[in-house]
This record gives sequence, C-alpha cells and structure tokens, in this order.
Amino acid sequence: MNSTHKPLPAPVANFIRNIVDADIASGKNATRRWSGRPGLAEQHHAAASDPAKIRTRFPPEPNGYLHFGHAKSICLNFGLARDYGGRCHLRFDDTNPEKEEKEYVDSIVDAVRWLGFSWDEGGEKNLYFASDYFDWMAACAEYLIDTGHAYVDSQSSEEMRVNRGTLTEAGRNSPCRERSVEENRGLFQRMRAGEFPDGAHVLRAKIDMASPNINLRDPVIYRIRHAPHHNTGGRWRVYPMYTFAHPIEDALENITHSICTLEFEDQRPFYDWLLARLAEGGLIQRPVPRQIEFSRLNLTYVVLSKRKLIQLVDEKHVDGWDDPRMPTLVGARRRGYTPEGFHLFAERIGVSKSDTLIDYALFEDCMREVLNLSAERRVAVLDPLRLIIDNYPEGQREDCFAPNHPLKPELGTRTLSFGRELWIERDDFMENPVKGFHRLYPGNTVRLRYAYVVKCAGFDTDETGRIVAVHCDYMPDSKSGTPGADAYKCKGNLHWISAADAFAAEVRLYDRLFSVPAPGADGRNFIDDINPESVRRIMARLEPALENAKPEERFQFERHGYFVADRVDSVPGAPVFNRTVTLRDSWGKKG
RNA sequence: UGGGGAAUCGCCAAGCUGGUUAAGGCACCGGAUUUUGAUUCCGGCAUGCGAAGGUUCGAAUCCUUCUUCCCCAGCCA
Repeated sequence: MNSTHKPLPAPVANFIRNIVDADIASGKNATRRWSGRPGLAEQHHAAASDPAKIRTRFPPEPNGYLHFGHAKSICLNFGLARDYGGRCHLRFDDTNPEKEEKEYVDSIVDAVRWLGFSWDEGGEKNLYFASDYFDWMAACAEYLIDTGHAYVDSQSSEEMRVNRGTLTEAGRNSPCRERSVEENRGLFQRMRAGEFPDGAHVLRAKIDMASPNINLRDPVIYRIRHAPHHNTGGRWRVYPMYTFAHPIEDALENITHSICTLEFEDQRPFYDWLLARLAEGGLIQRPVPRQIEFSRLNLTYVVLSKRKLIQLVDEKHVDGWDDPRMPTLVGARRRGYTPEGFHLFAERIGVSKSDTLIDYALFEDCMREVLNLSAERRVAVLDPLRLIIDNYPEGQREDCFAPNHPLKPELGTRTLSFGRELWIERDDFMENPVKGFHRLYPGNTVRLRYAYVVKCAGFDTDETGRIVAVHCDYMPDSKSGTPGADAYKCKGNLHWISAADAFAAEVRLYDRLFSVPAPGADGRNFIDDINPESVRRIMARLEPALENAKPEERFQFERHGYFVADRVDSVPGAPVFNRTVTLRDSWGKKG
C-alpha cells in the first residue's frame, strides 16, 4: 500500500443529494441551453444544450475572510458538481459597493483553490462577479416596472419601517404604491442618472403589504448609493439588493440548485416569485433555478460569526486573520490543517436542516486521519532534559536508523546519531513515579527508540532542587535491529536526540482558542471565554533532518503530534513549527 | 399571540412512497497487536426514534393534538 490518503468515504445520502437524484432522474434540467457564459434567455436559447448535468455555485460576498463554515459550503457545492457531472461556479456577490474590497477577492480565490477545487472545468472558466450583471439586473427591474410589478417609493426608511407592519400585524401600502408606469420609469431613470441623493427613493417589488411573510411586503430591490464600486467604479448610482440580485445571478448562470443557509428560507417565496415573473417575460430560460437551504456549521470551542472574528482581530486577541488559532481558512492553512481533512470533515458532518453543534473532536479526528497517513515522522524534544549514559564512551558516536513512516517502508529511513549525552523529554522522567508511569525513574528500564535499552541510575539537581540531568546505563546488546535486541521487553519507549546534533528552533504549541464548548453562551462575553493558554512558544530541540523543512511541510513529531513549518515565519535553514493537532493520548500528557 | 423551519444514542447522521434484530462516523468503555501510552484490530454502546393519543396484522415512517428549539420586521448578505 502506497496511498497517501485513504479514499474519501462513499458520500452519505442527504436531502440535497436526494433532490438532485430525483431531478436528474426526471430530466428536469436536461432542456437547458448554455451559451458558455452567463446571459439572458435569448443568448442561451441560441446555444447548444448545457453539458453540465447540474450547476451549483459558491457565492461569497468579498467583504471578509472565508472560515470553516464556508469550507462546508464549498465542499458541498463543488462536491455536488464533481459527483454529478456538473459545474460549480465561484461567484462574488458584490452588490453592495460600500462593503466590498478587492483584497478579499484574491484571498477567497486562494482559499477555494487551496481546498482543491477548480471553477475551470471542462473548458469553462466559471469565475464571475455579480457586478458584471448590473445591466441585466437593471433591465429586469425595468421589466418589472413596465409590467406593474415594481414601483419607486419615496418614503423615508423610517416611514417604510413603520408601514411594513410587524410580525403579527399587516403592513400599510405606501402612498407611492399606485404611481403610474410612466412615472416609475422616469423616476428610476433619474435614480440611475444620479439625480437623487442616497435614500431619496428606492425601487420596490409590488407584491402584498399584508403578506404574513414579511419578505413579501414589497421588498426593496434597488437603492441609491453614491459610492465607488471595486469592480464597476463610478458607473452606477443604484445598486440591487441581495434579494433581487441573487435569483437573477443564478438564472443568468444557469444554476440548477442554488444552495444557501437556513436563514434564507423565508426569502425563497420571493426568489420563486421573481424568477416566475422574469421567465414569463421571456427574460430568463426555464426551468428556473431552485433554492435549497441547509443548516450552517457550528463547532464547539469555536466562534464563526463575522462580527466576533473581527473583534478577535481588532482587539488583538489573536495575531491577525491568519493566526493559526483562527477558524479562517488562512488560519487553518498556517495551522497545518489539510484540505483533504476538510473534505473528510464535510463528508462526515453531513448536510441537513437541523441546527447542529459539531464536536471539535470530530474535526480533529479528520485532520489526524489524513496526517497519520501522509506526514513523515521526525523527532523533536519539546521540553529538553539532559540524559547522560554513564557507561557509554565519551566522544563515541554511532548511527541509528529511524523509518520515515512506519506505515510506508518505501519512504526509507533517516539516520539519528547516538552518543553519550542526549536530550529527552522532561515529562519522560519522574523522580517519584505515579502509578502506571512506565517511563524513566530511578531503577526503571526503558528503550530509547531505534537505539538502546537503558536503565536509570540516578539524577542530578541544581541548588534549587530542580532536576538538571538523568543518569543511565545502557545495555550494549540491546540495539534496535540487532539480533537479540527484542529480548528486552520495555513498556517505556522514549524519543531522544543526541545533544551534539540537535538544533534549536521555535515551536508554537497551539491549543483551542476558547476554553469552553460554547463561547459566549449563557450571557457571558465570548471574549472572557478565551483560553489563556491557546498558544505557547517554546524553543525545542529538533533532529537535523528538520533543519531544511520547507514552509508548509508537515510532520509527525513522534509521540507529540502533527506539526507544520510555518509558511510565514520560516526562513531557509531556520524553520518555525506550528503544532496542528496532538496525537491521541490515553495517558494524559497534552503538550 | 403572524409566517417559515427543525426534532432519531453524549455530538453528527442514514432511514421517513409503513413490514426482518433502527446504518455509519465522532466520543466513551473494554480487550488484542504495537520499538509512537500513536496507528491498526476486535467487542460494547437507542425494545428506542420530542410527548401523548389514534389508524393498522404491523409505524421512526400515516393522522391528530401538544411541547421544545431556530429564523424573519436592513435602503446588509
């Protein structure tokens, strides 16, 4: 076996896959035509059948960094397209000029690529910006005006709020609701031309102010904004609202299944209403896209709300968006988490509509599973204690051979130099051993991994009583790999590095950012739940083979966990390591 | 007290066109193997499917009522 990764488990059935299965079985979307780029019905009708069985999309607003929750959505949407012979578009939902920045676009592109997905499948380049559709959206708005389905409202936002009614009371019609088509056309033209200040008017869909669904009480579909847009610059003074823009974006792109989170469920009636109007007007082709909602990710010991993440960064509780403790994808990357681990995680948590709180242990297990198979093993002493082998000749050296990966002998071995003075882990010695401790203590015998069996003869302390060195005698006939070495049975098996060869490097021991499963629950301020020991920076002693670790190269430090060479702070010849996740430990040492 | 959703093992989650002992993963608990107290492997872990009624030869799956939780009143997405 030489596989770097286990194959991903067979996809678990979920309600979205069931819908897609049914749609494919019925041939519902088979008649769609695709011109190779987004467009109105006329453009697509002139083209051939869409080669994609389904089209999904991941539509982030470029106003922040992607986090674990987005990873779930990305894996879902791109995974569906991959599994069903479809395509998944990366689309920037940049309809609000005041909140979006180019910087985020680049970071999002990187993050999706890092997760291993591509929008350039089958000769298509499906990376889009909603802002490129503004002309089409305006045309749709004008169609609505012309058909009496939209009107310009000149109430103040406060008046609109009051007249919208409440959850239990119907709203009241705006005095502007019966404006003529001509008047609405004129007003909207002048809004587009920039004749009015922000807030002077809005364009509203004309539906039903008494609807029990508040989203149907004449929702605003266009607002005036005199603000430069990162993509369209100063061309527009009116910008479409998400509610209006999103269904159109989906239709223009031939999206079949528009998957979003639960809070948009109430908007689906408007989504369907709008697309039905535009389809009957011949602006978009049928069948129209279908919106499907699933529950967003929640993880124990993690916060994912944008507001809270911003606060963590702004108040400097972490060192920026890519701090390895952050649940952002840039943070995850620095932490050493793997794309394959995210894929596994996405499969295991499944997709449903129930509110969930996933145990962080599940996430960690996914990462360990991937890393165990892929990461080469190395030796690192995190908290060094001197071990002196009294009966080993001074100045003598000899080679020991350690496999790079116990599960993959084909990856070969590396050489560790053994000598009289070694570094061992301070945790691996106890003057007065507790029950069940089978590492080093006076009189006990342990094996130094890949080398000799040693017996503890004593230890040295300094004037404060602190242990500064441990003394042992070694058994010359016990060397690993030599005949008879197995005759020694030791429960303890310690890693070590020869003091002469070890090099010192910074290692950051990361732990969860929060110390409670539900930060901020029960009225607490989530900031007060931050784990004060979420990171420890130490100088560790590492084996020489680690000296040339490349940024982002991952290793298992034997008996400790998985570590990655930091992609930001490592320099050639002087790597800095981040602990990704510890090994499971049924004894109870946690770094 | 309007509308829209969700309730299956500690955490997720299949199953839900009614029909053998209610999949699987994580966690946890045993035990075997092990030169990582890791990995791997074996075994355990819901007479029970939010509750109560009802239909049926038979219900997690159908009906009724009830309970709990989540979302919605931005010119945000």
